[in-house]
Amino acid sequence: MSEIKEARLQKASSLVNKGFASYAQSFKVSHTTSFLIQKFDHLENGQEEEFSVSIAGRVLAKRVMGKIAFFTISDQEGQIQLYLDKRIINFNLEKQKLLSFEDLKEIVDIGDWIGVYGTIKKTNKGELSIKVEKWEMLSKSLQPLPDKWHGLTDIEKRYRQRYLDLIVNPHSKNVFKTRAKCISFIRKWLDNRNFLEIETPILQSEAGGAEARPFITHHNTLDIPLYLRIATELHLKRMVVGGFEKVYELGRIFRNEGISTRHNPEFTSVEIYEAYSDYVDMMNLTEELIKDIVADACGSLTINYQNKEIDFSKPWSRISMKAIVKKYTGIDFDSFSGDFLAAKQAVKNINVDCSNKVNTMGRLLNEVFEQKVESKLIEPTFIIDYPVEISPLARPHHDNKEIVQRFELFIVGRELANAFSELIDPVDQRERMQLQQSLRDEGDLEAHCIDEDFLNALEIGMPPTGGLGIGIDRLIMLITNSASIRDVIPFPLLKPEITYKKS
RNA sequence: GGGUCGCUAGCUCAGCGGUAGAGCAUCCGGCUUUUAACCGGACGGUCCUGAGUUCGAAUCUCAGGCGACCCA
Repeated sequence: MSEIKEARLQKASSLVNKGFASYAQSFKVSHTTSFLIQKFDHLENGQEEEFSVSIAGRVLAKRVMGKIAFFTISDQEGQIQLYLDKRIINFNLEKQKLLSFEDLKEIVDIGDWIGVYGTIKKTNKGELSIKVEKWEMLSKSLQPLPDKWHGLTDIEKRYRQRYLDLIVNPHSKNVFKTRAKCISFIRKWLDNRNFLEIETPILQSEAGGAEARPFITHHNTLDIPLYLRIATELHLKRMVVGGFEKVYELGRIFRNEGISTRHNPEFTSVEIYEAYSDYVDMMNLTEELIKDIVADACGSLTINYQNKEIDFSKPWSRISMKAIVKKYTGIDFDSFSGDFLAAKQAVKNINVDCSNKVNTMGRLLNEVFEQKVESKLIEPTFIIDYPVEISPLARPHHDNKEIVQRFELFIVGRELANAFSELIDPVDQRERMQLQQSLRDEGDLEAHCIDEDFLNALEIGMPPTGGLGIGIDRLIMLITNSASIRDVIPFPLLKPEITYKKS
């Protein structure tokens, strides 16, 4: 491998010795490969077209056969073949200072970036090609690319050296194109409905708005600890207090928790707040938004995810947590009439493990839901009416203070969205935060803490508001049929490599 | 945190107690319509690390590292 690098450095310097650059300044590209394929794919085999183009890209394959050669190059949009004929390329060598056909064979390696000038030709075998008249080296690659046929299958290497993955695995490239399009689609969708995107702080002196442990960092001149945000909720609500009626933020959230195929410590969410609406309005918005995203990205409302058919088109079912738990486990939480021990015994009988934290009826219900129901919710399903004790920022129902106006959306057994009618009563909110703070004082590191400034904002006055959060990465997983969240995050968090191999 | 599997050439993999292998890539030679081009030759290794068993370990045992998947 160091011999390969040595050989390639030699080739680079031989270019320089001949008076050419091995790392070009720039190159004027006239067309993309996809444009040419679209425009000229109809040509007959052997047919040529006097259409001048300059194309640049990375060399992916070399097929040299004496006085003629075929290279495949790729640009961002796709690939195209180069038809390289010695007689054509060497024709003007005397008059102009140009790189020869022999240079092309000897100096260009797979992985190099080159630029070519030529015309259009469909070969006898029917491959649309650029009939090259002259060429330039744009950037000399010093390292070999992975096997062109098998690609790069080492999952760790694909994540650590994403650039290699993108070069040799076209599917991976498509995932990130789709991701970018979806994110842009969401912003446009919201902007068209007069939502304003607000950038709230990532560095916070108290991280609030969700049940999660934050990352901690330090500000040098203030000499204080700071936390990376775990949600955008509390600041977006402050904006609503300030008079912005429709706001959102699409951005990165950081939670100091484990890593799995569904969790990355930094992930992307969009939180949306709309004044004068409630959780039912947000449910409608969620359904409409996600249907539009799926239709735009997949061209259909029925998609295949990991060999499961998912139909987004039917109206999504809406069912309360109690009802769905009863449906899947037979346990009717209304039948216990407040007898927690009886409920706990019933739950134990169906093998639900409960930690000490599960010490109220609502938490018990949620535990059963998470362990026995969640994974079975394949088709899009809104679970509504959450227990108040696990929803400290949500408005209670008028007729039942134990239950809040909240929903979570589940698809293929995963939570995809979370929303509620926001709690705007400052007195109630203070009590809930005090309760959370006491849990925190007892050692629950994920419990919320009291945010006095947020409470102050509520006392100033917040209109009734519906709030929603959608996990973008999980949504992209669905849309791109990706099994792991790391397949949709360009650079997922990995353990640092202990032995850094210098090559 | 627990379990299962994996780690061998730049890439993809075989070898599973007896000289370290193949295909692709690389280098040399041949070739004017190939497309995983082809043909001939050459180069390429801390077999993840460490300890042990053995006359002999990539292979067996133990410990560790890293990763993947499943479970909590």
